Amino acid sequence: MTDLTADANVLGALALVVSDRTSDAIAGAAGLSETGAAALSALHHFLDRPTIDLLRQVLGLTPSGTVRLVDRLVAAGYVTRGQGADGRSRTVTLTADGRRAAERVARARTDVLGGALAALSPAERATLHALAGRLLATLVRGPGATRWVCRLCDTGACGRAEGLCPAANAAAAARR
Amino acid sequence: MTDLTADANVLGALALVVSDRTSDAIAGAAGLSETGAAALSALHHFLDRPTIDLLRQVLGLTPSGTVRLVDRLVAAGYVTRGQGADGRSRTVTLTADGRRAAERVARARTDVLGGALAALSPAERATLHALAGRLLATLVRGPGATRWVCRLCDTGACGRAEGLCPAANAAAAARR
DNA sequence: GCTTGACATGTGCGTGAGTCACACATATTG
DNA sequence: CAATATGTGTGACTCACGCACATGTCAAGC
Repeated sequence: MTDLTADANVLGALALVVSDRTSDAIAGAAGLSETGAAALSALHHFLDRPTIDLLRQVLGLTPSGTVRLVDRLVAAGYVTRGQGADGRSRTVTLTADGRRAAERVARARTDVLGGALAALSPAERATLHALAGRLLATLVRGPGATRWVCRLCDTGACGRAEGLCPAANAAAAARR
Repeated sequence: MTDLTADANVLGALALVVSDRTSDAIAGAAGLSETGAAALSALHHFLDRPTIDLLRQVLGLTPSGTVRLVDRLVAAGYVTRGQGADGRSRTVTLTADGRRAAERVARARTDVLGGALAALSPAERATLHALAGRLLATLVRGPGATRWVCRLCDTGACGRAEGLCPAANAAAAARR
């Protein structure tokens, strides 16, 4: 037995704390469940008036579960339903309140992540970034996968468009 | 704005996938919720016949929630209740079935983590280990904190006893 | 001794968030 | 046009918690 198990433990523990903390922070910031906060974040950062079904795919819920989630978001005043391009579909649109809540969510998330990363020097952060990106690429599922890896990301700042996002690149490679 | 946001996104996304996958894997392996699987793992790796209250602290639940969880574990045949040192307390003990389930949980977890780490060379893994450990140390809470960071770890293999576990070291430092 | 308070466990009851089965309207395709 | 697929929504349910509270137990003080 190599020390791979120790490496695995550290990676697993890190993922666990970071997720715990992020989840608590964003749920608190939005006054919603983690899923609700993730929905706000996705709507704010990269889903422009999507259909309920697209939101469903991003979050990895069932259709009915997504309908209930949207019900809650509407009740909270964070979102409105509009009619979609298709007569069957409906669009989900952030309200001004929803946008503010989404910004609180984003701030809460970067506070947690930035706070942790502050322990590293810029060079170390770059190293970590590269290694984490490599891991990420192996863990990204195919395009139809539920629960998008980047559902909480600020995709305006992650370099997705410039081909710098490992998850996006891996997904693009898998599509081919 | 530096690229700290991009670093944060990658870290956040990695934590998210790793947690998603681990959670699915261990819950599936145990036929229980993630919490239930975590309980089995903790009982197997480092909780020797703990009281319900200690299990509660590890998992970060309320007393009643923990009682219900133990009820479910008993119903599944994974655990038995015994009498504790104290007349008030009771002990939670893994059955043979529970031990087997806990081993499935551990295997499912290391499959996910090891599979991801296989993308890195041993040297890269060592680098990641070191950096992740530094991050972990900043995120560990005080000793009384709920939801232990290592609740899923195989503490027999993580070098905890030899002072190699960053979470344990940080906790020890905070205690002083 | 008894009393008071802290503590561990357990119970009744409620709730949030999700599922499944199903209904309905609309699209698409043969 | 008929058959089927798709998107959304509803009713009934489950599961995993939490809260308020009851019960039994230990510890300290007088």
